[in-house]
Amino acid sequence: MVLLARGFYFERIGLMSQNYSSLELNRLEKLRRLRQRGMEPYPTRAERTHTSQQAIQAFESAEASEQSEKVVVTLAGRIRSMRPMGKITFAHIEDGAGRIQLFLRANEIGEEQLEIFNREFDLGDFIQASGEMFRTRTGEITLRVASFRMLAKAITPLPPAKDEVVDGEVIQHATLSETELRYRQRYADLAVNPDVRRIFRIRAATVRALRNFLDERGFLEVETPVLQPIYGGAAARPFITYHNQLKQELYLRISFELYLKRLLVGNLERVYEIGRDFRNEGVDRTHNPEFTQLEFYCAYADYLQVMELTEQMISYTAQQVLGSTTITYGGHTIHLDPPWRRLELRQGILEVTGIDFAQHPTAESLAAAMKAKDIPVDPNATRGKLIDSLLGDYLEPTLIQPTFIYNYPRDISPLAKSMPGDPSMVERFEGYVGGMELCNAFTELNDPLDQEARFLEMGRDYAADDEERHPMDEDYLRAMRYGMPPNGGFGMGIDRLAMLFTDSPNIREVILFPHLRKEE
RNA sequence: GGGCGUGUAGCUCAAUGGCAGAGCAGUGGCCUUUUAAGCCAUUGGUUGAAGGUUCGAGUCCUUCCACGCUCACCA
Repeated sequence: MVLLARGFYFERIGLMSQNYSSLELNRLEKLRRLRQRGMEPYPTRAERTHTSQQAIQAFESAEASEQSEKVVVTLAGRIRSMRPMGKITFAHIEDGAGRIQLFLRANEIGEEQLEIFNREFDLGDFIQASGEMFRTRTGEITLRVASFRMLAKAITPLPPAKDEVVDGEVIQHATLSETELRYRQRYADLAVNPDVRRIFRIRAATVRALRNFLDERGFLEVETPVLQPIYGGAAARPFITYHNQLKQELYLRISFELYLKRLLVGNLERVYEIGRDFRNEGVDRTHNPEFTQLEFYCAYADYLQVMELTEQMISYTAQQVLGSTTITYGGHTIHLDPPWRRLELRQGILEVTGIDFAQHPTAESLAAAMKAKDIPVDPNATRGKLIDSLLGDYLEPTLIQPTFIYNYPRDISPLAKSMPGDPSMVERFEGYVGGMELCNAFTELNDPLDQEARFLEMGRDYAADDEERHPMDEDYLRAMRYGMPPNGGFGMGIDRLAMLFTDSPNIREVILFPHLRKEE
């Protein structure tokens, strides 16, 4: 039966090989009948005079004016429910603004038209309908359909086929919940899960608010290369690609830092970039191979001023996007208003582990102290890496309320300026919210001779095959030798901020098309 | 990469080693103010893939695939 039908369609419409389900074959048959009955299932143009919300508002104001003027509209949207009841049919369509009910009656549009609607139209189809607005017996503002047509027939049914709207809230009685399907077919996820659409509206508003904040303070938005001959600015393994004509290996950037700071050499005092970084590393709930980063650099600022700017920027953004500086994340109520708690890294680690790393000036000594407390130690780690692991394993999970951890060891911060009086430490902070690292900033190193020494240190301390080893960037040093103003720099993962603002436990929830293994 | 878990109809889920099922959607019918419409009837399956144990496997075993959680890794 199915084979016969399939063969019929290959012949009839020239379909390419495709395993249509029986539900899809049903709809293909409806599509054929529509054409036969003179209704094009994929017309070139659509008309619309009102969105669903505009139509409802227009009707409400007409009602209020007591002149009972007719409100005639043409709506367009996607069928989300159908209730045929003999000679009448109720349906809801959904557009970008919301949902609205349609009412079709045989003695107004004719029995044949009603039959076409009931028989050939399905949930998920995009349609257009015109008529006059009215209020049903139960009070719902509804379009009395005088004419309608198909705008785009849906062959594949949308996943959860049933839900209702109560007081404007969509209540789903069946939900597309399988994570893999939701990510692989994000279009279907978006089409049926309003909460998912909301996440990406919040994400877009977040980026807009960050831009506003920086633009208002005289920052210039710039774009720097994604394809770079030398990667740098972070400790991460890069993606490698190749330019055929130049016969040259190129790296997808792992940060914007070195290019943005070159711009400070060029007298651009305040710059920022919002764009994509790529890191060829593990994927987990807070890491995606490509992610969106905000970096800014501000001449004549130090890390303490950047700290103040950061807490202002995040609370401003929350206020703009969510209308509040109090958010809920993972069951925690988090207050983003400034000032944020400030905790020196040394003090923080001392509090959670009892280890004062200032008492252990060498990796060997610190490793011994950690072993004494049964903390696992990577034998090849530098002192800085050991401190960083204590931070990540013991301190980070405790930092639910916004906290700036500041003053970091020099050897894991090759681009940050040393602290006056303590050459083993640098002026650097990281912002933590919800137990998650959100941002990273420092007083930028602008001494070309010190910078060169740092690159050389990285070369010594990291094994030659360590892909996090920071490569020497001669052009960056050349730029710095022209003179780079003292400046404070800042980097933040936009995806993580979007996670906080949408209470999403997984970074994939805030990325439209997250990376998954290829199918099959 | 390791550990744990999941994978059954379009969707959400059942099924002690013993006939693969339900709700929704779909299809046919009744129904002129419904809204998870209702009522009657009905279609739909390579149980993620391959192999094995067994009289008999959705269920037990092995391998593989995908996803989730977690650990490792990861500024």
